[in-house]
Amino acid sequence: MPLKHALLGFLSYQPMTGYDLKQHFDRSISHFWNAKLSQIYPALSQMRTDGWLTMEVDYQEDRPNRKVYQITENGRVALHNWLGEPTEMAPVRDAFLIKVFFGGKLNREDILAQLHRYLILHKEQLTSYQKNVQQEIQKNAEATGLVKESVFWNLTLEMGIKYEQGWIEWCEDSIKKIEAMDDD
Amino acid sequence: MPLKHALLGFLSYQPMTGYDLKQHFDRSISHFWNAKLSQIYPALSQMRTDGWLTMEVDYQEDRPNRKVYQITENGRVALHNWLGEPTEMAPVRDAFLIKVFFGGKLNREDILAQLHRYLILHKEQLTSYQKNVQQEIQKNAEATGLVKESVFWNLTLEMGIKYEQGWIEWCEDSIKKIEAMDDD
DNA sequence: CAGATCATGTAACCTGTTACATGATTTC
DNA sequence: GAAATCATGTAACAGGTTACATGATCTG
Repeated sequence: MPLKHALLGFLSYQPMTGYDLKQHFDRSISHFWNAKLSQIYPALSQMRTDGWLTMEVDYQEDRPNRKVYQITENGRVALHNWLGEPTEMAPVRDAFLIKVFFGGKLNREDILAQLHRYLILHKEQLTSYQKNVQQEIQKNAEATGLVKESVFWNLTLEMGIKYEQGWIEWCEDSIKKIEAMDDD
Repeated sequence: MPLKHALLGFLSYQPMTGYDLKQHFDRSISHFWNAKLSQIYPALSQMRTDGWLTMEVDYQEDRPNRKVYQITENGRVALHNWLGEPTEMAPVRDAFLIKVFFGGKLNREDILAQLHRYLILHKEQLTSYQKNVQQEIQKNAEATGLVKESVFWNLTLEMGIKYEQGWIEWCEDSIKKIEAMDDD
C-alpha cells in the first residue's frame, strides 16, 4: 500500500508522530499523494503490528500524549523493496474531461466558462507549486542537509509543474478551437 | 456522481444495455474515467429509481435478457445541469512519484530502471492513444454523424496525448539529470 | 474573541476492485 | 479445443472521505 510506504519514507529520515507526518505530506507530496489524519493514525498502528515501526510515548499534560514512531530494520527493508518494485501507470480519473467529452450538449458560453474556470484553477496550482512547494523543498534541504535527496524531491516538483503547464496549454488551445467553431 | 453522469451522457445518444455502455467506456473515455460492469449494473438500477432512466427488456433465449435503458427527460435535465456545474481539480494520485521522491534510498541503477520502465509504459500509452482511441473517435463520428460532438471527443484525446508527452519528456529529463549526478 | 496549532482517535459512509456465479455461440 | 463475445448480476473487501469527539494554548 503506497500510503504505508510513504509514511515509512518520511520516518526513514527521522522519528515522528502521526501529526508531524501529516504536515510532511501536506508540505511536500500532497500534490501527488494526499492523506487525512483519520487514515494516517490507523495506518501507523498497523505498521507497528507489521513490525515496521516501534512507538514511544512522549507524555504531555493538557493535550494528548505524543506517540513518536521510529522505523525498524524490517521497515527499512520493506521500504527499500517497495521502492525497487516495478510500478504500474496510475489511472487518470478526471470528471472534468467527462464534461468536455459531452460538451456538445452545452451551448458555447457554458462550455467556454467551464474551460476558463479550469484554466484559472490550474494556473493557481502552478503558481502555488512554483512558490510554496519549491520553497518547502529548499527549506527542507537546508534544514536536513539531505542534498542528494533534494534532487529527487525537485524531480517530483518538476513533474507537478509540467503537469499544470500541460493543462494550461490544453485549456487555452481548447478555448481557441471552440471559439473558432461554427455556431449551430 | 460522475459515473452516473457519464452513463447518462452515452444514453443521451441512444438507448443501450449496461454491456453496451461498458464498451463505450472502454473505447472512448477509459483513459480518464474507467468503470467495471460490476459497478455499472447497480448504477443503472439506481438511476432508474432516480427517474433518470426507463428500462425495457429484450427477451433472449440461451443468454440473459438484454435490459435496454433509455434516458428520461429528468435524466437529460440532470445531465445538463451537471455538465454546467463548476468542477474542482481532480487530485493526482501516483505511487510512482512517491518512489521518485524517496529515490535517494535506491542506488543509481535501480532508480534509473524505474524511470526507464515508466518511460516505456507511457510511450506505449501514447502510441495506443494515437492509434486506437483516435480511430475509435473517427469511426464513431462517421457512424453517428455527430460532427460537433466529435470535436469535443477529440479534445479529450488531445489532453490524453499531451499528458503522456509530458510524462515522456519528464522521464527523459529525469534520467539525464540522475545520470549527471555525482555518485556517492 | 475568533481562528489556527497541537494531538489523538473512532464510526459511518462512499466508491471502486476482485472474486464468484452462469452459460451458449462464435472465432481462431 | 481454447479464447473471445454476449449478458446479467451479487458479495466481500480495500481505500479514502466526512463527521464526530475532546480541549488547551497561542496568535492576530
